[in-house]
Amino acid sequence: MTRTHASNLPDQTEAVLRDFAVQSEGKTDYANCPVRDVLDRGGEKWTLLILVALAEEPKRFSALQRDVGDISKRMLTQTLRTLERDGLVERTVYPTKPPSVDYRLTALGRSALNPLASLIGWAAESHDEIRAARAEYDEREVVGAW
Amino acid sequence: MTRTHASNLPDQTEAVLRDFAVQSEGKTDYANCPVRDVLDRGGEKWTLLILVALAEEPKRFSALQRDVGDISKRMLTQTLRTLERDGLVERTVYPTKPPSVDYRLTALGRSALNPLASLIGWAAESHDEIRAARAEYDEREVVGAW
DNA sequence: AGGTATGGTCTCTTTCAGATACCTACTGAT
DNA sequence: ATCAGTAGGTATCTGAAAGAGACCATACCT
Repeated sequence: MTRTHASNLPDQTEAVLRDFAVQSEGKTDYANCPVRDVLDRGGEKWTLLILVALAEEPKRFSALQRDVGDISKRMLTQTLRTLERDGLVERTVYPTKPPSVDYRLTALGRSALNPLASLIGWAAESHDEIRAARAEYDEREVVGAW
Repeated sequence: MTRTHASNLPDQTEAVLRDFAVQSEGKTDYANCPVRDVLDRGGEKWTLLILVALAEEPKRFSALQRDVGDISKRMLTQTLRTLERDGLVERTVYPTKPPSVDYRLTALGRSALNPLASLIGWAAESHDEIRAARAEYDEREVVGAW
């Protein structure tokens, strides 16, 4: 496997990408691709926001819904179930009346915060540049249509 | 803003999460949330795979389709357009007959590889643990249903 | 009696991803 | 000369999934 053409990348990044490429090589066996298996869930959109919301402290269902903002109960329940099933989040029911439930990150869930923060950091840094690129692209396309 | 309860996190991770939390605080104005603006695209699933495929070298449309595996032309076109619009990928048409087109990462696109590699690395490391958690969860649920 | 809060589930509608067929223009093999 | 194949897509259709909103049982407060 050759070095990427983007040779200003850190060696560690290179290595991860290389491994991933090798593993994907010519396979149709995507069921065993860890990356796809882990990240392919439709819930991705809310997953990130929920994990970040829980990073600060354990939260109850309704607190989560407030913090995430515009998520519906249905999607919140569904995403939390997936996260619980994947072992990233722990659900605890307290036998009060009415019962209260809280959600907290497991050790595995906490370990996900590092890569997620890395992604969030990149998005925040790049946001202006991306918006500029979009504006330019749209300009070109609109002009091109005339 | 208090420290997260997961205090074994690197300071940098803490800082990014804290900023994100502060920024999201009580807002309904999600149009200006960089993270959501950048990551909310449905294309996320294919986006990652395409960026990784292009990390190695610029590729033509059909080469990309082969490398990514089971993506349809429609989704490939669509995802590439989004990436082009966002300034992560550059599309070049060569006036051959028939015309050939290649796609390559821009500097901005290359800068995304670091956080993506971090995410891929985490997914690869955690895959076994996640699968184990799923198996256990499913076991419990099936038993619980009886 | 009416309103609040808890943590959801159920149903309905709209949106979107994915599969398939098709297109123009060219090249090479039969 | 013609049939197949390549290249880079677009147009159309359908099944799955996301989102909106009503509903539920229970208990507290007024």
